[in-house]
Amino acid sequence: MPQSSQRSAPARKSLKPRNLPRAIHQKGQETRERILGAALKAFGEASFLAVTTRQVSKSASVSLPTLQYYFGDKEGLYRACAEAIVERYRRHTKGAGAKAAEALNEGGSAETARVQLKALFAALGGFLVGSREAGRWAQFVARELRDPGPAFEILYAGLWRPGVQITARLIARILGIPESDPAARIRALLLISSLLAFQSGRSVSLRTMQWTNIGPPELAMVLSGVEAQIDAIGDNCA
Amino acid sequence: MPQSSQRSAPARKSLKPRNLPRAIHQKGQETRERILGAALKAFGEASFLAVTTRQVSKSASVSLPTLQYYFGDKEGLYRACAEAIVERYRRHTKGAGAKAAEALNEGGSAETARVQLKALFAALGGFLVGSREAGRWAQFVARELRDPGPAFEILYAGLWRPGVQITARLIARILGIPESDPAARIRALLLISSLLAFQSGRSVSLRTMQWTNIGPPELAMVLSGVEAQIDAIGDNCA
DNA sequence: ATAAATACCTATCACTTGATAGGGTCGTGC
DNA sequence: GCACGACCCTATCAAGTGATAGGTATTTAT
Repeated sequence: MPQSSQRSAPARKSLKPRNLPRAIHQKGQETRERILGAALKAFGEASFLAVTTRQVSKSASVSLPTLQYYFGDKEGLYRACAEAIVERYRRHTKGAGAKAAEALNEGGSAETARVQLKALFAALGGFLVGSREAGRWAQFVARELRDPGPAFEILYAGLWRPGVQITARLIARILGIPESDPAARIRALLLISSLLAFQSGRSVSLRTMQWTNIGPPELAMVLSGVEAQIDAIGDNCA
Repeated sequence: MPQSSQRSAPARKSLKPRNLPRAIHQKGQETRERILGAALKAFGEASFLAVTTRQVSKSASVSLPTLQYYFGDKEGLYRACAEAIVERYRRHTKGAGAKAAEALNEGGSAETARVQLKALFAALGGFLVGSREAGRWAQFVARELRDPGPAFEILYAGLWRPGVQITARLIARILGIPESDPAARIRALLLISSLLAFQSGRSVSLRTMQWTNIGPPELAMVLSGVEAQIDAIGDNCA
């Protein structure tokens, strides 16, 4: 195993782009997506190193070399998963994100921003507990952002940065400080990580709360706490 | 590689306790501690799977079988690291934790609890950024609690549970609700995870804030945000 | 029809991993 | 001084890993 990921890359993987097959025929597309689905499931449940290509290939009911055929190598498959997650995440948060951005650009009040922020986090939370798949994607993202690997850039640029960005802008509006103020980004990070703790630190959270699952009712309790935190921003005593 | 960790254990490792050498002579103790130190460093920087026993042995300037001699196997070494972390963490937080517990048992007011809570988090934060080692330990713990492995139970029982416990009790006192109320635990989790995000999600945080390190000045900014959250608990408009 | 590209397989390679076998050295108690 | 156990080494093993070689079938274009 050339390890090549995790820890310092030895020689940057050589220059072998190797144009991958485009999955022209319908059967090829189906196979490709079956592999991607199996990989998303596997990489959602365990780390890059812990998942073996044989597992994925078996789970997708294809032979091992088929993975290399469609994705080049294990890292390529992993990156493809990250891109798929980014794409699906975008589809799900486009609505709330656009509304928030719109309100910001129209110069809404602090209270408007607060409402948008709550809506944004409710949408995010709903997405996270909405399906078993989404929960796995969150694990994938959290794992990769904690210990940067082959997909870090994709996930950071594709969903972490824009998520922090819009959150920080809303917070800055609430606080009445310029968007460039680091304090806004700090508050944004604190807020985001507290919500995400329940999904990305799932096992500890379940155990601490003595829950068996994080579903809508549990999410409601968490969101209640998060909203209290949002209300606290700007120290409003309305 | 029998993988034996990560994912469902195949047959529970057989019943081979194999009493380890007690490191009787001084030279043996020194070697054992040199290995433990190298392992703490390695496992702090990368995951259980990513770290190889050869790396550790080389870093400790001993041969590979010496690891097995002192710790049985890789998992044993890993667990020994977890126990060492728990022990050192206890030593460092004994003070603030005891004071908080004392205040609680003496039936202090909500404001007293709030002060204690702030002191507790300041102590925790100070410990985390106090040394490079502590930062690595935090990574170790965060990684293990996210993806439970061979040391989960040790870390959960040794530092996560007591940490949440005391935090939740203080919050319950502030809110004037019984300690058994789940809301207190939820708020505790939200609070803890937001502080920890800056250490366990170090790479994203650094990048988001455009910091190059998390030292005392950065910690001060973070703690300022956390204290604002603590002030918000109980919605006081003093 | 048939050449060519696509799709996918079996068998195997090259390498790394954690762990053991088995022996050598050195200090310590008797 | 000498036996015994603590200590730690070199050499090797068995298993599992990602990846490739090289072929066969299937589909499409002409």
